[in-house]
Amino acid sequence: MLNYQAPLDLAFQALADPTRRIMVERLSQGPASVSELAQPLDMTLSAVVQHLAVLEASGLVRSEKVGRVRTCRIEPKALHSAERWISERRASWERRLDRLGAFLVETEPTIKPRRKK
Amino acid sequence: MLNYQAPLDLAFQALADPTRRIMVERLSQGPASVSELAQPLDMTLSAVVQHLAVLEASGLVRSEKVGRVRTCRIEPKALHSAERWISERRASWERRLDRLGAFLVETEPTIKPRRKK
DNA sequence: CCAATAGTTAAGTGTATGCTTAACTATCAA
DNA sequence: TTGATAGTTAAGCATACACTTAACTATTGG
Repeated sequence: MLNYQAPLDLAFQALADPTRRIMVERLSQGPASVSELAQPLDMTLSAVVQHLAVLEASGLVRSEKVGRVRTCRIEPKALHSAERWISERRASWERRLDRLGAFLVETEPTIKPRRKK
Repeated sequence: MLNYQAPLDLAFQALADPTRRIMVERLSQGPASVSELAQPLDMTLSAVVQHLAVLEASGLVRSEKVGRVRTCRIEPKALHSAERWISERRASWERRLDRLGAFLVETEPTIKPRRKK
């Protein structure tokens, strides 16, 4: 596999970890400091900072430090492109099923059809 | 972290790999055999089978073998629950921004407002 | 029957991930 | 100025991941 990580790789990878989903969940309700993010999590601050780094690298989260506190917030764009990827797959799958359905209706217009002719 | 993998972990983890996304993309256009899935991929069949196992474990794909060919198809439910998780986060984030917007409008009804009173 | 096809399984390898501890830096408040 | 707060960074460790090769098992067309 290549070393270059496409945006979607990073976004889905980031969302694959339950700790990071909790962080995103928290941030979807509004900005938070690193310690606030860490508070419900049963791990060291250090680990949380590392998760945050993954979230930032994925583009899902942005943060800025003022004084000694770093304030984090979600970056909706990355979340949106992950969502879009999925919904596009769903769309193409649904289109296919529609065509299939249409074909079946056309071929066999009634349930238990009498043999034609 | 626990050893138990929540469904969302597995789904996002599965989607995090570009090879597996290609496979899902292919399957969203319709069922395919393992070799058909492997055809555009630059790796051994063995590796593809292993990716398929990940996709099946995540619930994103289902397959059945008849004769010597295994036919794979996507399982929309898992894809849908991943999509839903994201859209729910987005919803809560948008609600918050709406409230914030309303608050700002209420507090400061005009741009560059004249000082009240 | 037998060779080609389609897939499976096990073992090994290098790299990435999710943590921990520990030592460190900056900011704020008394 | 000093101690508490908030976060950062490096090193180490165990486990998980994405492959490969190689040996193997069915199925099927001729």
